[in-house]
Amino acid sequence: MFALVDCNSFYASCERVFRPDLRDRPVVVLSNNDGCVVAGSAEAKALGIRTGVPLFQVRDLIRKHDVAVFSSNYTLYGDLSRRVMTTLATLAPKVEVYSIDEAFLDLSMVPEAQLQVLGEQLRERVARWVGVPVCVGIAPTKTLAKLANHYAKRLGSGVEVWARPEDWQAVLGQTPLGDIWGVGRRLVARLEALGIHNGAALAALEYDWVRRHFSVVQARMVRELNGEPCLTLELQPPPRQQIIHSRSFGQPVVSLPPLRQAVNDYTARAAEKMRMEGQLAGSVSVWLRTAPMGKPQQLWPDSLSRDLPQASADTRELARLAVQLLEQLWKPGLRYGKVGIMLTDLRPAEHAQGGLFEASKTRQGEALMAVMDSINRSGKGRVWLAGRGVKTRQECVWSMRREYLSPAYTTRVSDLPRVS
DNA sequence: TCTGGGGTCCTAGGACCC
DNA sequence: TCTGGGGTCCTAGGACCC
Repeated sequence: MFALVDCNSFYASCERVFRPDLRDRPVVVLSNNDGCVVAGSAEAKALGIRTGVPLFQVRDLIRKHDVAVFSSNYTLYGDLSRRVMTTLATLAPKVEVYSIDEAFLDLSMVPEAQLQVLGEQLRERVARWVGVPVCVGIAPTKTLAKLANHYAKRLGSGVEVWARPEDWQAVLGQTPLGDIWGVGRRLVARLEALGIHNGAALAALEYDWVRRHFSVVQARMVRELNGEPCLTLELQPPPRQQIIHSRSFGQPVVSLPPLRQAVNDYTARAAEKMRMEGQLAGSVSVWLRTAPMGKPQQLWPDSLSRDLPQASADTRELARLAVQLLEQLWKPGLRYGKVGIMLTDLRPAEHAQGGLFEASKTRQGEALMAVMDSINRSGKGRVWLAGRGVKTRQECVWSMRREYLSPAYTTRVSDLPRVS
């Protein structure tokens, strides 16, 4: 048996943890750059504010109903997510962290009669220890556990246990295709065209037929809907294959120097993340997008990539290459809205192939990066490459809009909430 | 006028190998 | 006149997830 634990309106719930005055007020959280709504509390959804809608389209609703608005505060959400996951592990030690707000748990050792009680314990403990509401779906496959969770949320029961086929069979008949994990927009259209309109019809399909007409992924899903597990708990996430860092700018950027700084900054962030995971990159890509969206002023190319002579995790080498690519992409007079960098062809550092003449240089670079990382993690200050410029993020012309940012309640001493 | 930022997996087809 | 069988690697495109 698997449990899928999913936090309710996670980002909005995080904003409420240290703001009990918001308990009954609608809350929405915006994307980076305050562009669109990425999360809304139940009250906000009831007002018709959908996830993904641009902010300017719901301004009136927000004003009229006194909706509390927040910029994304990933520092806060990431920290609360970690707390949720460690809390879950106190009741079910095998946890697969599936996303920032979801985890699969292995409940194979739990007797059927105790599943319901355990589900309720999970909810209560996370609510008490972290302050975030969660729902729990329990079933013999991950796909069914996902769906059970969906119903736990929708019915308001909080916990749904599907231990036997009769528990889910009736429900599948009422389930729209798009509610099933792994069925997106395109698949809904293709299935509908074939006369398949709900979860029960999907589950009734023959494995081989699905395998032939769709792919092995959908064929497995059909088996999972019948209670036959094809997916297992992944306790150790496989090493990442690529690291992307990209941001929209708060305002369009025309000149090259600020773009160089942004590319330096993004590359440094991505490289730091890569080093934390013990990997090297073999290749770097950069792309540029003009602003505003949907009005392409730039034709081709808008992205470039190049292999490194030797795989590296040295910010200096990666940033130098990324800036070269940027300079090839940039055209005078265009207004740019976004730049992104991607590190690909990642491989474990211990498998690194040494260059014939580069050994000592590489070792020096590694030592330098290690020192930089340890200073930056010490909490006492930061060091960076001069190419990034000396302004703080907020002062840069390329920085993103974050008009409604909440404090870093749990990760910055000066932002600790006061209790009176 | 104003619209995010990450990721993964699968398949088909082409090129090439023995 | 007759013309095999078994592979790998790469890329583009399509699909999905949060």
